[in-house]
Amino acid sequence: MSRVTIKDVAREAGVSASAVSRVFTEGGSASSQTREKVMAAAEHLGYRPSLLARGLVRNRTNLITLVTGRMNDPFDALFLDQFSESLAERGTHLLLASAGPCGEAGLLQALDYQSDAVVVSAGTMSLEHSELCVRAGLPIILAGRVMAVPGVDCVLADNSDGGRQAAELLRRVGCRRLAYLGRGGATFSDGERWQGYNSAAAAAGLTVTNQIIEGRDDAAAAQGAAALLSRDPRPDGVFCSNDSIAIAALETARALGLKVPDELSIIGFNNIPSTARRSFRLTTVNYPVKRVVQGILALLDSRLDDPRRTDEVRRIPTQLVVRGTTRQHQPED
Amino acid sequence: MSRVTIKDVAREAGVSASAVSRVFTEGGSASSQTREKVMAAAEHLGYRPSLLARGLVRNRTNLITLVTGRMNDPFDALFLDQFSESLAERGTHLLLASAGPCGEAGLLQALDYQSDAVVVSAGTMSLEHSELCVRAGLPIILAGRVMAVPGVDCVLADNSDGGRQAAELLRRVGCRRLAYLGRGGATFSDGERWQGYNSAAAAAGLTVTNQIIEGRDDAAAAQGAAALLSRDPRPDGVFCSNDSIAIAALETARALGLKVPDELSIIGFNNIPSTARRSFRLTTVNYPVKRVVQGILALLDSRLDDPRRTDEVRRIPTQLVVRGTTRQHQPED
DNA sequence: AGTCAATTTGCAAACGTTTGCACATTAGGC
DNA sequence: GCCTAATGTGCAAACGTTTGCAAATTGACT
Repeated sequence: MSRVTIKDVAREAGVSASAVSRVFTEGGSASSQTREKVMAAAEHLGYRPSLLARGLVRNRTNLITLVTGRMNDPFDALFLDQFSESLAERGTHLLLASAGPCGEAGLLQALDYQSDAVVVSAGTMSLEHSELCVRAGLPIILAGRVMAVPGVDCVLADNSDGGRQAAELLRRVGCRRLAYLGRGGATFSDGERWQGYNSAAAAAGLTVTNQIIEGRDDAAAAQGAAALLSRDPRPDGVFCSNDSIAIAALETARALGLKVPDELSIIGFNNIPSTARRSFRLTTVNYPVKRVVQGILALLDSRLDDPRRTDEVRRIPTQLVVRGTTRQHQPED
Repeated sequence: MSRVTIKDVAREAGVSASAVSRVFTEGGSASSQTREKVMAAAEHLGYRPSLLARGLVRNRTNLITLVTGRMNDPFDALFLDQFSESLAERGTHLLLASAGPCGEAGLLQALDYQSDAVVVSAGTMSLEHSELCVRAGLPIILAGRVMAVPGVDCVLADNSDGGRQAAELLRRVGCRRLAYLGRGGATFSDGERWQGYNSAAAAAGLTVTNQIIEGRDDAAAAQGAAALLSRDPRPDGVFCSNDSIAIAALETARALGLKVPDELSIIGFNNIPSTARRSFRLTTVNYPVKRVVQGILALLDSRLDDPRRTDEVRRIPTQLVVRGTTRQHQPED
């Protein structure tokens, strides 16, 4: 009933607790004899070292806290999947802190359980307690956002260049009346994508109509799309700040009887699975989830190595994924 | 740099460590004077009790392990969302163990970190180490599946009745050549839904064509749908064992030029968000995620209360969500 | 003021590990 | 067989809490 402890194993194997401990730790020295006896006893008793106790004395829990919001967007699931998989490969365990209404409870939770690090991917969360964390030596890594807070590293997709790539593609396929559909500055990523798109369009001598969506649900997106598409003159190419919005735009366009991509080209962002569906075949900008996650873990390791190294921001390049919602390439004249 | 401990606070406040501890625990008795001094000192120093240490001595970590697979299906995200939200309300924290390729590492992880309980929602996972867990007094709850293992509780949707509801609806709207499209017995849920559907159809005197999908990805589903829809005679009503499959079927039907719902009615299962999309408007069977999660937590509490109570299986009823992929109600003759 | 009960306090022993230190054992080289 | 070095081992002190127990303080009633 009660937990089988290291002492039980020690007794059963006829050695000291330290010996058992050393058998169960990476570099521990133990004669093959002891090792064998201990292993047998442990097996027999069903012993597993308590990671709580170990964490307490080693001051390393092998735990990483991910604070993330509700998974409104399929993209969040994508990220979580990749993150948990990469952690598993690394042998680290994942404490999930939904940012939820409880605000920044996530950082504190990480602190309370003595996580080795905390990764914040919730876009909206303020970093109120970050100093508390850095003072406690808890590395913080921001995913998908940069914030100039001392002691925190950031890794994110190169949103702005992604926007540029989108504008560039639209121009290349002959669109002349560009538009942006998204939440504008309401979200960090949206903001960067927006800005990159706009400035690339400007550099190419194209103007862009900006339609800002209020609200984060599908209905709001559809409404924004409807407003955008009923403008006069109607845009012939629209870049949406994420795939969910782009799909809503595509559906709206179809409902209005517009031919996509002939009369309207649409580009999304993130490359979530459903963009590949035959109903959509959405052209989009790929968010390099895997590389972002790997970047996070790399930064994390280097931070654990040298806690007082200088903060770093790492941007991962994006790639166009051309599917059916943009016109075929038009030869430049 | 190093963690601020209970002793630091005690020193600063001029009391003993026990006093501080008692201030920070629920029913602890402390004079308002002490309480105040301690609080001030704690605030000033930025003290937070170490949940590791606390867990060690209390033998209660306030941690629950969820072992789940990769989130292939949007439904998984739905479940995780609800689960983490309910846990947060309850003040419990969530350790996420992806079942992944590492097999049943999840249960062991739960054991290692001394979780208060483990919830298994990964459909495929075997429960090899369950005895180890029940011996250690770790409650196991199965979500979405029932398995007759001593010491484990189960809560799941009433899949079989859901299948029955689907068959019933199809019959009511006048379908006569029913079909089932799904993974058959490959998955616990699929199996139950299939069986419920089939036996209801049989009871109504309708035959059903069963098309089993090999593989879990979209392409496999589409392929299965294509095979099903090219049969002669072609079914006029199909029940798919989940929404992802149903959407694939819908897309396939459209690609074949079939009118949905006039020539073919389609019903899914789970009621994932994208079924509500205007591109699909899929009729489906609602999976009562929230009630399932609440059931899990209830069972959990009762198990913590009385560890040796008899095992329980709880089934939550499903509801039809009628949208656009089933014909309008035909008056019965 | 004195008695008794109720509340608050501190001490010290747990909880299950790891790890520095010193001692004991072993092995190798002559 | 002796000396040295390498290796394996056990003791005990940590890690940061909680909690039973007994002592000390408080407060209410005679």
